Amino acid sequence: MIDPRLLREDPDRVRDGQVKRGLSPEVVDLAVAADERRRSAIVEFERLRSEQKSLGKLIPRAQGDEKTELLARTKTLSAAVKEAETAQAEAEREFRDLLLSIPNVAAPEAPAGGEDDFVVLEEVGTPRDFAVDGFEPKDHVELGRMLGAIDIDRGVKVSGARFYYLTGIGADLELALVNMAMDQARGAGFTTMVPPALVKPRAMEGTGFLGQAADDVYRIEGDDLYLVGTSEVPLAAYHSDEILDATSLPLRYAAFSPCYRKEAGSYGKDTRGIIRVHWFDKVEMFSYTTIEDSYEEHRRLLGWEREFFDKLELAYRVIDVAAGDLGLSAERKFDIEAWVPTQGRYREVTSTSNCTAFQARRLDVRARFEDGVRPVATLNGTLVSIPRAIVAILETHQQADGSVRVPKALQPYLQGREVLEPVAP
RNA sequence: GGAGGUGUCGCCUAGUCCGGUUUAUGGCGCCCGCCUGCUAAGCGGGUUGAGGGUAAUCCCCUCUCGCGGGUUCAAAUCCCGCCACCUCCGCCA
Repeated sequence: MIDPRLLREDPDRVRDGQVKRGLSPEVVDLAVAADERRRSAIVEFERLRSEQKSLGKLIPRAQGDEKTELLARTKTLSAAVKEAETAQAEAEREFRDLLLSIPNVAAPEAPAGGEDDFVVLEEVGTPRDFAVDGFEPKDHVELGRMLGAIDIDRGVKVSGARFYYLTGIGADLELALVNMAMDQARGAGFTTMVPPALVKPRAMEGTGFLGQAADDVYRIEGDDLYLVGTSEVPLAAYHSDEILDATSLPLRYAAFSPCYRKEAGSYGKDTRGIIRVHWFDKVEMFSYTTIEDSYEEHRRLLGWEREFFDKLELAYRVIDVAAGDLGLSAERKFDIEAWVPTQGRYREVTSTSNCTAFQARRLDVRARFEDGVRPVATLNGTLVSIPRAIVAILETHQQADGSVRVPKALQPYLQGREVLEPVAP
């Protein structure tokens, strides 16, 4: 939720934010009008309520006719108060609904436009040239089959399209990546976490996943619970309804959790392989900090993501995501895209967002500062999303015989193995 | 899943039976000041959060006793529903 004061005092900034995202600024005017209606409803209710209270105080002491008269007056007043209260609640609700529908105001630095309007900030490493090596690269599906690492057929048999099993070295690879990520996070001062993957509507709503994104969310029938699409959700809600000590900031958490996504509307996209799946595991970083520090913290999160992919010896680029592709909560977002050889292009492997106070305001996460209590900033960033990391590793480090070289940093986490050998032709 | 109990301002606690005199009591902790070789003790004051009025950090008002409804002129207090925790029973990886 955006700051209601910003809406009142500088609606043009909010309008600009909408336009930059390619959205209509009309909702801003509706919200401003609703705010005015809401405030006059509050004034009216409080005036009546105040009168009711002061008259009510006279009643216990009053006697006879005076008392009868007072009771008659307060009785009419009572009805008026109830009516004004209902009107106020309705006005509050209308205002809140409008306010909730407005996405975070995009950062001035974020590129304007939609999905394709991102700006490449940097390219790191060189995509491997298989012509030099003299062989045609196999894709991760084929490599996964040869290594006995990925069993897509049985995933489909048991769970349906976009499911898979990680088997043998594939499962080992996941655990290795998770441990490597957790070690790095712990070393950087993060508190490690294993959060619940089922959450109540409040957590989902508060992180902005029940708006336009709701189509992509699994809901548990009959239990009013949702399967999270990222542990950002339980991590953001972790401190909901709390007032944190400002001196404890930044609070940093690194969570390992499964992620579930319907991938609605992605029919025909990435149907082969494990690039786009309904379930995967992920290690996610999450920070609570001040608004002022959030911009630096965002860079730090990106730095830790880069460190991780550097250690995997992968070629990647960093993009500044355009406003229209930020999602509801973020004011700015950087993605890391790793080179996928058989696709001949960069594919998203991590994403880090600065949500400023947008989620904190919805979830009531505040901190006590010297000059008062204010919402904090929340930020999230992927350290490693397992399937896509595996795709990049297998395809990039493959050798002509289908074996895969293990990046040096990962070897200690794979029982010292330097090469993964095929088990099938 | 079943039965019983509990939920008050950071923590503890009074108030709930019998609705109004409660701007929710007191203690601890914390903050400011006074006093004192220092510390401790003592003394005085302050100490939930949200929203609104206003130029305003002064001030005034409204809401907030787990959450949501209801009864009533008036609800921490009475009624209904829900949630959380505790105890016991059942089931279970």
